[in-house]
Amino acid sequence: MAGNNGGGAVKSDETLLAIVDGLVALDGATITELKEHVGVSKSTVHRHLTTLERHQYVVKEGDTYHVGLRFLDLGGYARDRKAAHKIVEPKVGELAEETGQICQFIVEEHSLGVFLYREWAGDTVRTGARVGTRSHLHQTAAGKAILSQLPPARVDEIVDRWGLPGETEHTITERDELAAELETIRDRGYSVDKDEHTEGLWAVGAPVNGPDGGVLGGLSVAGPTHRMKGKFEEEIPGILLRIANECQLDVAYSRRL
Amino acid sequence: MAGNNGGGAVKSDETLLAIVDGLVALDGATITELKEHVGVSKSTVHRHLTTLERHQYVVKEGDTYHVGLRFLDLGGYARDRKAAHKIVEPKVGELAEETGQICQFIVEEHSLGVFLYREWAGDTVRTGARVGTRSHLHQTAAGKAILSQLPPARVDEIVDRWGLPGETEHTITERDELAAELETIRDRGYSVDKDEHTEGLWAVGAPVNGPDGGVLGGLSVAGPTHRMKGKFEEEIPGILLRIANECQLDVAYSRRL
DNA sequence: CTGAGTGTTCCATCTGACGGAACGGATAGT
DNA sequence: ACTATCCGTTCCGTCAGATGGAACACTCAG
Repeated sequence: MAGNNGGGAVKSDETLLAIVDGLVALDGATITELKEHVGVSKSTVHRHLTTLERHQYVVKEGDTYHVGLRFLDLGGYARDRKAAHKIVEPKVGELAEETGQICQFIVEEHSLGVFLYREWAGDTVRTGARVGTRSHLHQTAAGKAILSQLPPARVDEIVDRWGLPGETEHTITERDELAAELETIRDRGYSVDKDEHTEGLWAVGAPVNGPDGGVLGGLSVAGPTHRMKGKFEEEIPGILLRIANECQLDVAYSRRL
Repeated sequence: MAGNNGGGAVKSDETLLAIVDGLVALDGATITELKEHVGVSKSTVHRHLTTLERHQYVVKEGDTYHVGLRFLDLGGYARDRKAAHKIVEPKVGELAEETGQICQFIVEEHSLGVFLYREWAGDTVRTGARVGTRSHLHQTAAGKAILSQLPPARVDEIVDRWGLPGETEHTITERDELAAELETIRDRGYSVDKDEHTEGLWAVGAPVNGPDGGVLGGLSVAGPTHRMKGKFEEEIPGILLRIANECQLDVAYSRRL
């Protein structure tokens, strides 16, 4: 029988991925630890890890296994796959320099937001989630900017898939509240996030639209509340919208070559 | 029988990885294309892709499948796993600013060099291989710097595994030539690469040693021949060695906390 | 309207993934 | 120094389940 784990999936693959998951969750692990985590026999874990190591997806340090840098290679490929992304990259740097805040570029994948680029102003402490991290679109400024450009049916799909989980007390958790917010964003041209993702962090976001109508991703400028006060209403949105627009023009131009 | 594809590996996993490989090699592919590339039946490819997509390792765009950004997430994790790497990151930026050239930080994994960070001086065109890319250690300045710090037995192992393939006419391809070069590097403190990896590109490299004796990785400064002339003998190596040393101190200091 | 491409689903076969037990190697406790 | 107890590793018989092929659905072009 075709193994009823999810309907037409390869069970060996699932244990493989569960092992990789385990390596991250346990921050490196031995075979015995993984055996517990995944719920299979020692020999099975060993066999999968051997396969992964042989293909350089996993590194063995003593008896501890770790996620290997092969993933970085593939991840870099995935990030740069779309030419548009590479065009936006330097713009994130410009944005950071001009605003003096933390700036990010996010795209949608599997109905989630994924950080592609992040840049800090010169002296800012470089902290926070790393590139590749996923977040719910409705919880961030850039994510809401992306949502505002999608057809309502698509937004519904996304909400159906992941719901509207709250992260802080200020996160939007109701469908109609979200719809109203997206309407506001479309009118105003940019999105705003006050403590909706992280308490004490405010952000402004703007969509980057592609030449063919679809939305490429979202740019955002974020900073601690006290640093954003004042600049929040005029200065930052102004710069942000200008750079977002430059991105669109650059992409449209490069497409024409 | 335990499937004799390589001795104690999971065959399903191997086809899974072959499919991922195919997605990169073909720069996105349909099921039929992958079937050819991997050499299995259509339904098998479909089943594996379904599994991968469900776990967000793969994205489906119409009928074409692509490598997903999940890899970027794991790759970022793998890169930042060692605290030392994060300490070196900003130093690469400093190095780029001070030298006005392209700067890289490379570590060794599976006996190959992997780019972890790369930074350009402000106005330089941002081009070249992306982060995560692998290269043979003997072909680059940073790679040779790493090799120079490894015990000879380890160097032999590495050469046994990958050989000494030539990339340009100037690449070192003989074992004893390499040994002599590494000796020179140890004496001088830094390594030099003139057209050994890419024709027209010169580079200087230095090892970054960890507090416990092992080598963490290699820093390098690279630029087109005409921009490196003159600065090559004194100025660049001076800055490079100073920054490499600062890295070691920072790592040693942070370890003590 | 039809034919040649797709992706997708289903099913019987027999491969090969699996767990358990036995082995080897290292480390700690006495 | 000896032994007990952890590891990882190897081996092997069994049956779950991965596989390929055929049938189905769908789209596009002629």
